[in-house]
Amino acid sequence: MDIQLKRGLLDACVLAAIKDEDSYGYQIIKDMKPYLELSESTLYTILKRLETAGMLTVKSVEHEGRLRKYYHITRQGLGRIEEFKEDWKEIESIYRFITREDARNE
Amino acid sequence: MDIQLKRGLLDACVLAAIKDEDSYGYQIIKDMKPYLELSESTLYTILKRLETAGMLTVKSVEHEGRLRKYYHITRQGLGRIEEFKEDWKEIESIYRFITREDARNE
DNA sequence: TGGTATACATCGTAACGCGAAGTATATCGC
DNA sequence: GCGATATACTTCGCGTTACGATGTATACCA
Repeated sequence: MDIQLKRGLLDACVLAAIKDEDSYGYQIIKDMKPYLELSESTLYTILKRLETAGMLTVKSVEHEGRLRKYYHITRQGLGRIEEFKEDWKEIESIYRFITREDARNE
Repeated sequence: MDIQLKRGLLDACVLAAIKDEDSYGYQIIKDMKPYLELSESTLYTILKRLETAGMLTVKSVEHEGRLRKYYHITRQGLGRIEEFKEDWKEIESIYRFITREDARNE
């Protein structure tokens, strides 16, 4: 898929991946894979950005000797998803503009 | 609208604006305005990029003493729009992932 | 004469995705 | 026992891109 197109979906998609249940990096990538593939470097950059923006909180948990960072969505993060839904209406209108048939033949 | 979301639509949208009839910068901005607003600097950057990529061709025409650059879509440009349509299927699937109801309550 | 519309161009900046490389542990096949 | 693979997170640098600011130039209207 076109990278530019992907960009606009990434933040909302990551937030959606943790919205029902706290999750961690590796798991998020696996959950998103059927819909949208992203590299680790991309995900961790996004998670850091969303944390800074107050969209999620982080909690480190010991798991089999290793550190695991669990991400929890905040009210702001849920709001971000709602914003995406609002934007979606505009996107659909743009989609119709792009895919419309030749206006001269209508 | 979210800038990142806009990014993925811009190229296809500009191509769609000239696909039925050759057009020029100022006119393209006006045609797109109801759907997607963009600044002149952004549009001319995009047009230059699409030209380099072979998606459109340019023809300078004298108009009331001033130079006007008409843009004409190529077969490649039309192909780019078709690609967008293909990507759209994936985007819809991602949209459903983002807006799905809590899986634990289903 | 000043404001607005038309029309295109260039520069610098900041945001962002991502490949590459690194660190570290656990598990599994040979 | 040892290499491969999976898990898990981090950092760096690069290239692409949208856009504000600014500039140039003409036409028209009040």
